[in-house]
Amino acid sequence: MSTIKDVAKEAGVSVATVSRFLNKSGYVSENSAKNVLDAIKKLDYQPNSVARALFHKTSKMIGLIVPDITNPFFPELARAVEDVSMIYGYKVLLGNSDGDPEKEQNYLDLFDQKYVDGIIMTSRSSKTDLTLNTDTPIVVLDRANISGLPTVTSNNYEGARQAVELLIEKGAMHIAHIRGPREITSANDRYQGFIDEMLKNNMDYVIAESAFNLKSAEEAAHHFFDKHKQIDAIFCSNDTIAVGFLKVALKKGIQIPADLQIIGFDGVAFGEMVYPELTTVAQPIYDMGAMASRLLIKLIEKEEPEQLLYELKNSIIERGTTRK
Amino acid sequence: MSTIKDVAKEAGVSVATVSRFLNKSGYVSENSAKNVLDAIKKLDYQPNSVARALFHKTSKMIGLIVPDITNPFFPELARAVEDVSMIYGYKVLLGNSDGDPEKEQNYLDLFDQKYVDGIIMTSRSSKTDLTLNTDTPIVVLDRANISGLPTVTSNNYEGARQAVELLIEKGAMHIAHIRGPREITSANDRYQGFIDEMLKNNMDYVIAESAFNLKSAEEAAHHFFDKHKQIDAIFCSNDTIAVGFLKVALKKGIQIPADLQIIGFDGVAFGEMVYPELTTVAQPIYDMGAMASRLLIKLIEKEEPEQLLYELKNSIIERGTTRK
DNA sequence: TTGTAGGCGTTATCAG
DNA sequence: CTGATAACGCCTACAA
Repeated sequence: MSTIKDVAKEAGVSVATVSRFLNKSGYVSENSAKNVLDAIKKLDYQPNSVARALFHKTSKMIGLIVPDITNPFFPELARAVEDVSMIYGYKVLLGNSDGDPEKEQNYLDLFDQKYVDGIIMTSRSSKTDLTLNTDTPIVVLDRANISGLPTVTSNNYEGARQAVELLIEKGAMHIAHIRGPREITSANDRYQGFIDEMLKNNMDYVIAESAFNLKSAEEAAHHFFDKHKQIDAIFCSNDTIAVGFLKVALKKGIQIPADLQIIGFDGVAFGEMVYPELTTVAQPIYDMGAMASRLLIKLIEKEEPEQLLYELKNSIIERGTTRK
Repeated sequence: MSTIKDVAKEAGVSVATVSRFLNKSGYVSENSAKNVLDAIKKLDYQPNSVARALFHKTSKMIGLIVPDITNPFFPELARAVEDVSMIYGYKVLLGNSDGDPEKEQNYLDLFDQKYVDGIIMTSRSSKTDLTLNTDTPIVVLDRANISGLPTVTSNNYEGARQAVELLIEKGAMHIAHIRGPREITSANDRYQGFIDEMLKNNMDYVIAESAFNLKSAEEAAHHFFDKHKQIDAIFCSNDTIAVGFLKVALKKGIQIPADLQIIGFDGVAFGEMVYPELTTVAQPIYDMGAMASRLLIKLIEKEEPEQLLYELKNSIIERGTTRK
């Protein structure tokens, strides 16, 4: 790896000239410019971004904290973050927190030491016992605007409401909701949206609960179907739960969507892999990631963003688990 | 953010002493140690890892290049890489290449500028027109040992063979293979394993082809089922293809596994989400990622690794798309 | 238009 | 046991 000194020597100028050339700052004669350029090419010089970072206290990196990249919601988010970050010249440092505040703090500290220019953190829990370095901008994804931090979410409440509307429109008479964990903000919002819309329609409902993973969902489903025979539609707090219920229903020979309609939430890819394909309230996952990045980059570059809270709209995707 | 100087001043010693204390290099008196420690706590000092990186030409970061984190195979890999890297004190920089050599090169350069200590690249294509910085160790994942680089893969050939064995054992008479793209090494190995085992058993076979995505698989499946009525078992080059075929078969009312058995390859999570659950040749994805990290870290730390090529074993997971 | 020099935060060397 | 100091590679006054 050659350094700016090598280039300077090769080009017969000083490092200052090379630096000016590189950064288009200050004057450099046509002749010098040519020499420098030649030298750069000849030596295959690439400026060392660590040295740059040290000087500028800025690294052109953004830190991304997700609970678990293995959870199907997050890869798409991460991809979006990386795509738009890249466009603006930022690299992304990834961290999995497992939703553990300690690990989150850990990454926050790590990121600071690395001079990351900004942080996107997508924590689904609502705990906020973190000490934040106030001069590194942070945007929060997929969680309510609790801490006053810039936030990007989707309207979970409204999405849930619409799910119920759809089910009713499709003729559902006895609707159940399988809610997600109580620590998860979005699960609570969806729950509330469900309740309110059911109440508005004067309908009785059944509530069950499941964690956001398949095993838990299947267990819940077995219990559920043993107990509730009359239910003809289920709104699940996310797609994983929905798929778990779908599987168990299928196994029990329940006709989907004739006897039982199911609608999930999230719009992750595997919704299309099951049969019948899962109807769902799709979050604009990629857009949320992209939006978060753009917002963060504005913050980093001290532009005034229009808003500090973006609540994107969800859209219902009707597929095979609800009636035509 | 306070620096080592602040700490030194606060503790009434020189930066050298602080540094020695921090790195446990050289002597520092009990008394000084105490003062330094107090100062560190008081100022909440954290050593700046950028400055460290500049000095050491080493960043405690490893770069990870995947084709697309959105592809269900890679999150688990990435997670493994991050988990074990973290244990050894390495952070991970993520890049999506889309299998594009240009983007791969791009990240390689980027990573070098950042002084990453090592790189894990998982490219499924077999192209090798990359210029590599020879003093940054690289380990290659999920691709044949083409370029003489340290590599971690699974035995695709053997896995494919076993898939065929299983199908035959389960009574399959007319077996088809849906092969993956020709540029993808592992797809070719699986294809070859299939062919050889079929030949060994003197069985005729049918070959079709599909890209590794659901849309392509479903199209291929429609064509396939229209043409081939007598096929009673299909070995698909990966799980995505398998799920595509499963969906279309279900839609056509084909009984699975009674009339048609299906086996996939990879062992990704959504294999358990479909119903019937997908039988598959499971790669030890997490282990592969973990192994790659450990190998890389050995390389980084100049330990002599036992081997430069790790070929992990696949294992068949019998689920619902093959007979009992 | 160009070069010199000091500094970003850390570490290692070398006297003391 | 401790403290100056040079160096890592780059950038920006400032002087020329």
